[in-house]
Amino acid sequence: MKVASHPQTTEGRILEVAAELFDERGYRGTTMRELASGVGVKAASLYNHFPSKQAILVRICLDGMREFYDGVLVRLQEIHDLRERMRQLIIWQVEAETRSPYATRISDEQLDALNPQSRRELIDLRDSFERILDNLLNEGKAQEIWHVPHVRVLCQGIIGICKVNPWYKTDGPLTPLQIGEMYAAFILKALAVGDPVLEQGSERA
Amino acid sequence: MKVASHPQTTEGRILEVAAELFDERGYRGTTMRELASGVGVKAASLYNHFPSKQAILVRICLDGMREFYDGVLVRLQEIHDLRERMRQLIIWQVEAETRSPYATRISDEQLDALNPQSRRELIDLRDSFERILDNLLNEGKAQEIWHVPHVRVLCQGIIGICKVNPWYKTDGPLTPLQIGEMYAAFILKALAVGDPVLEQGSERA
DNA sequence: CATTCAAGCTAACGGGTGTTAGTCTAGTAG
DNA sequence: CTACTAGACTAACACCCGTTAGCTTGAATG
Repeated sequence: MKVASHPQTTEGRILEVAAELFDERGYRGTTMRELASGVGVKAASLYNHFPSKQAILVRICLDGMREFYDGVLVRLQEIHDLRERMRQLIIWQVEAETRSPYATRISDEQLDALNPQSRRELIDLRDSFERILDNLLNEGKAQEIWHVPHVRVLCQGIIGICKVNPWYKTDGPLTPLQIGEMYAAFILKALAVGDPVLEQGSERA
Repeated sequence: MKVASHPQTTEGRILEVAAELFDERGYRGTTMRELASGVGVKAASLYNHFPSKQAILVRICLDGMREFYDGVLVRLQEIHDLRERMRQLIIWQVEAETRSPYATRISDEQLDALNPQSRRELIDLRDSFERILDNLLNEGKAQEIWHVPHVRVLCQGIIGICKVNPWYKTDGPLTPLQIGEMYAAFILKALAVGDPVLEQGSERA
């Protein structure tokens, strides 16, 4: 649940607690007094560290999203096999969801609580990530190793699978890595150009 | 976006507008004055139709969820082929998402805004639906027509794909039915017990 | 025509919200 | 030892929220 891993400073604790509360009760459902109480401080003291409630949201969302996106780039560099790239992409998404859900799952509710500039930056980052996935699907389609009826819709479907935060529990039977591997295998099998007999499809080229 | 399709009465319009606003801005992010304005009425007049803001949320969530769940039962009765049952289940989910997103997608934020009784009923309905999907997966596993490494996690993944509301646009290139069919084909292919060579899996029985 | 009542309205209340002003204190630099 | 400052605190402000009380109106009923 941590975001920037500065749990020793007060600023770090604020970000940590805020990320958790925003995730549980929503941005508007969390009051500065609750947040302060969670940090072990009075509400007014929060303003020694952040100029506004919205600024806290911005920090959490943007830091989380940047960390997520940079991590993708690092993770994918030097991997050239398309299947392995897809596998890593999926695992990374699931792991990010269980670490800092604010990264990949920006609800509309949070989006319109942001100022226009931050919102734009956030959307751009998200789009950049989706473009990576789109490109991957397009390449696999071009090389005819994957069956991709509609890139955009499939991209959204894959992202949808990876949003495990609403139901994931830390004490569950599977680790995030195991879940990610399972989904990766599932998706890769669905994508694979296989026995045409199996494709009793409802798509027409 | 409509919920109970009584758009002629004021009560119906309130439900209609509220469902849309709650979906866009969240329950707490929507004020009674905004809602009233959307209906074309003053805030106090809403209380001629509902005793409280929460009562409106309850109506929308429970009605939507009951309609969704009853629809599943109707849709699946008399279909006995497992693959076709799964297909219908997925299509129905996608269509429900584009019709009244409050049915299948109850966020935690909305859940803890409900009174305990309604929350319980809502969770029970959701669990009942998930049990249908679980059972379906279990049957397919038992009959050895599907490869199901972990029922619960796979169930959540399938549900995740179907949550199309955050990105679905009415003027998009595909209809909800087309999207549902695509996802159904995708999932059925991933589930199918196929060529073992393709299953370069990371699961160990 | 008189009565009733559903359903709109205005005005306001009590409480909670994000935020600010100003104060106090403990640790640090010179 | 003194001066300074970061960072906590108390008190309060201005505003917005859900909700209520009480009034008005216009259509339906007898």
